[in-house]
This record gives sequence, structure tokens and C-alpha cells, in this order.
Amino acid sequence: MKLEGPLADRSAWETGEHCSISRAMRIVGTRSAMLLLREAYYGTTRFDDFAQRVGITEAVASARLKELVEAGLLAKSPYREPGQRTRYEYVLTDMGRDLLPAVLALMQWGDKYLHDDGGPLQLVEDATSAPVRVQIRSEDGTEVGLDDLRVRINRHGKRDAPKPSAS
Amino acid sequence: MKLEGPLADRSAWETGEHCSISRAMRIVGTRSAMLLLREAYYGTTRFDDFAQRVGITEAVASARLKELVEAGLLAKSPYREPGQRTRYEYVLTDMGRDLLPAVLALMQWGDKYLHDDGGPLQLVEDATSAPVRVQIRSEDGTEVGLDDLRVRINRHGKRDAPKPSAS
DNA sequence: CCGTATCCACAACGATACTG
DNA sequence: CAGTATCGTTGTGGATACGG
Repeated sequence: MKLEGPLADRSAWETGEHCSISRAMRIVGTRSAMLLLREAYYGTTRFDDFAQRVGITEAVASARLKELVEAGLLAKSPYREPGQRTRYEYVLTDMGRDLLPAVLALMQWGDKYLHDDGGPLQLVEDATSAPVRVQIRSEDGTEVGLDDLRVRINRHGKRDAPKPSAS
Repeated sequence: MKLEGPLADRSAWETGEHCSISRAMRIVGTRSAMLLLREAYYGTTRFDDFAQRVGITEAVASARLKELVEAGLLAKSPYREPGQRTRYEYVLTDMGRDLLPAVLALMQWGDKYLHDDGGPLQLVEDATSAPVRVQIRSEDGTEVGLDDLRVRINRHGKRDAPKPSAS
């Protein structure tokens, strides 16, 4: 990975809490949070199911679930089956759904290096049954590796579109 | 995400430590480990640089670096500048490099949801300056989302390549 | 430069028990 | 079914001081 100009000496940018990785890890940087999200991706919505299928105590499930709701990855929404009292379910928000690549990348890595047999589960595209992989791609469609990457300072206000014109 | 047959009721597979996400989080599930890896991707190799640029104490850097070496993501290799005594540098192994998608996915997510301005840094393909994104793709090249995925039990012994035929 | 050793605070998690 | 409360253990990390 190459660092552009002022990044190289590190004097220009904060090493601290500005980093997105650092912020992300403050929110989902626990085993239980990641596993709860995994379960949410699998379709789980109920408290007890979360605790049981993840294999954590209710106390931990309660704390972590609450944090994930507060952070905005899950939403607690009421629903009512006919004749029953109101219950709540935990549903993924867009923010939660968008973490899927990170969770899958972790799983893919663990499958490869932390198992002898490629891991217990396999992910495929539903329609075609083709195996699925998390990868890094540039906008023009080519897959890029660590050595093909360059890091630049993001000029405030835009997420993409470098806008070289003004200044 | 759809769960295939026996997975649906969860009775068949361990919810515990078999899960690759769980195993992965045991190793790299700390803020400091992830940030050290980020630095390694940026090209950092020296102890002091790691500690300083990540913004953690030497004690923490020492502990975490040692774990990453033991786990196999980094290798501590000796080198000698002429006339100097032998020093050590921490270099990424294939195992460490292969975690890049996970780290980048986390960064990408943090850029989007944990900043107002798309985050402090931008990643581009070096050759073309095209923005880069982590995504989930099936083997036939299409990008797939959460609802397009199916999970199946991995029949032991194969990591990828279902081998439908030769080529 | 490249670390290790201590001490301390607090977060993460399991176990267990208890409420509506 | 959906949680909260409490306890004890270990992990994470900052501060500081020290050794090769």
C-alpha cells in the first residue's frame, strides 16, 4: 500500500480516534457483537434465539443487543401476533446490513486459516449455487490486492468523486 | 440469507467455537490488533512506529504484536543494516495479508456510518486512481447482497472449487 | 531504538438467580 | 418469552518505570 504525500510522515493526520477502523471496533469489536450480527443475517430476530444460538448468556445478549440498537445496526420493533400480547423483534437496519462484507470477510479468513477443512459452512449465491467470496475491487471492476492500493487524504465533503478542478 | 435444510433448526451444527467468525474474533477481535494490522498494511515494520502511529502504549503493542506473530499473521524477521547490530522487523505473512478485505470492509463501513464526511482517508487503485470498494461476489462475477445468499453445510475436505468439470 | 515489568481501571463474558 | 441483577474471572489498555 502506498501513502500519498503528507501521509507518509504521519505528522499531518491524527493517529487516534479519527480512524474508521478504530471507531468501528469500538462498536462491533467484540466477539458477541459479531456473532449476534451473524445470527441477524441468518434471520434471527428474537432475544432468546439470539442468546441460545450464539451461545452466550442472556446478560451478555441483553447488553450487546442494546448497544447494537443504540448504535443503529439493529432496530427493536414491536409486532403482535393475533391474540398475543405485543412482542419485540430485532431487525437489521441498513447500517447493520452494510456490515455484512466485514463479517463475511472475517468468516472467509477464518475458514481458510483457522480450520483444516475450509470451515463448517459454505456461502453460495442462492440463484446459481455459485460460491461466494469477499473481495476488493476498484470502480472499473478489477480486483485489487494490497500492493495495488494507494491511500489519499479525503478532501472533506465528498465520499467519492475527487473533484480536481477547484482550489 | 437462506439456511439450507438441517441448518434451519440449528440442531445439527455447533453454535459454539466451530464458527469461523468466533475463532477469528478470538485472534483479531481487539481494537489494537486491527489497528496494528492497518499499520502493517500501510508499510510499518518497526516496533516503535507501530506503537506511536497506532497510539497505544509499548506494553500493549508488545503484547498484541506477540499474539499476532504467534497466530501467524506477522513474522518477526531479523535484518541488519551495515555496521548496525541485528534488529527485527514485523512483516505480514500471507495469513496477515489475507485479512485485508476484513479490515478494509470495517473501514469502509466506518467511513459511511461513523463520519459525516466519508472519513479521513480514501482508498484508490494505484494505477488508475479509481476508488476501491469491498464487495461480495459470486464466482460468476455478479455482486450479491444479503438476500441473494444461501448457507450450506460444508462437506469436509474441500475449501473451494466444487469441481464440476475440468478446464 | 526495541522492547519487558508492574500496577491499576474498566470492559467482556460466563454462571446463576430472579422478574413480568 | 424477554429480559435484569449480581458476582467472579479474565482481557484490554493506559501510565510509568526500567533493561538490552
